[in-house]
Amino acid sequence: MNVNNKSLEKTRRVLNAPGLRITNQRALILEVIRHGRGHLDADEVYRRAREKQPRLSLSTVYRTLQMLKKLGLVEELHFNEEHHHYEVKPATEHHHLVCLNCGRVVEFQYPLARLVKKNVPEAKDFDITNIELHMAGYCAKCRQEKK
Amino acid sequence: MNVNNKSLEKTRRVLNAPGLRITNQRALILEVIRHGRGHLDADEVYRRAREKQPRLSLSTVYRTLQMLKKLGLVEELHFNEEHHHYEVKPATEHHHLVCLNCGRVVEFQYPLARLVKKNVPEAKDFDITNIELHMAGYCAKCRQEKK
DNA sequence: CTCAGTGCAAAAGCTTTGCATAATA
DNA sequence: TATTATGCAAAGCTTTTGCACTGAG
Repeated sequence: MNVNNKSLEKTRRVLNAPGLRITNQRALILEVIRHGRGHLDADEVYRRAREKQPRLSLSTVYRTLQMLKKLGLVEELHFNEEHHHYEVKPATEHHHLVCLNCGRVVEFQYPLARLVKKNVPEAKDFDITNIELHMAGYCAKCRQEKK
Repeated sequence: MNVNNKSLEKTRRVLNAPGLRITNQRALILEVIRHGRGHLDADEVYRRAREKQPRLSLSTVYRTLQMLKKLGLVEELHFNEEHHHYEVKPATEHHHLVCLNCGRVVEFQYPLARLVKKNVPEAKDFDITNIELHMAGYCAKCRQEKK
């Protein structure tokens, strides 16, 4: 629970910025995203949040998502298929490996930004602020089952 | 023109698969994507193609895009912002570096798949079929101009 | 009490689909 | 000539917006 508390503190601090308000909806949506472990799209967030707060509206979800993104609390991921996915912004750079069969998402860490900046001439002069590596394929389990 | 001819040959070969037809629209759309150097979304493809063939419809563009994707001739990229972008499928793995200010897209090569597979335990058992690295930031030029 | 945030409904994209017509092999 | 592909218009999604009301500070 340590990490969670730290994270919640940060959240409260940021959401208390002048002109902003902490509402039940925002707290709930953030909690849902946190539990979703980074792999929910807007509609999925909506459905889960509504279980606890049935009057919540989809527009609030979209508006909140945008706000959290802008505040840097949440990150928008662009997976291969249709929709965007959201995760609480992680402290360390990490990446995603998605199984195209079962949908399982594996996260792993790897200091890519540093590595690319060091080895790719084209990247040397760039001030890199965002990095997103998305790899997809078939996990060991699914490959076995297919045989 | 060498690369182009090779690529066109391949295109013709693939589009001649039984049950498929080479039409003016398809040839045109593919040409537009090729010229777009990988960074056009569906609507942009539509607008450019219509300059040469004003009766072309948007649905044809979407249908063609899907088909080319399925045939493996074109690749769909997921840049940071709204829409999908398309590029003629490159022979070698390459990645994108986008300037958030001027929108310039720099391509660079780096054998990431191999590297990650070698160094990341979680990726060892995966059969990786897709890899997309998207980095964004500010290019040298834009950083200077901001000062 | 004030003003930011919410819900609802309507609008605004983007993408897909049904159907009659045109064009390719 | 037999299908496949196209254009058009309509439908389907996802996301955004306007407005009156609610609720946090």
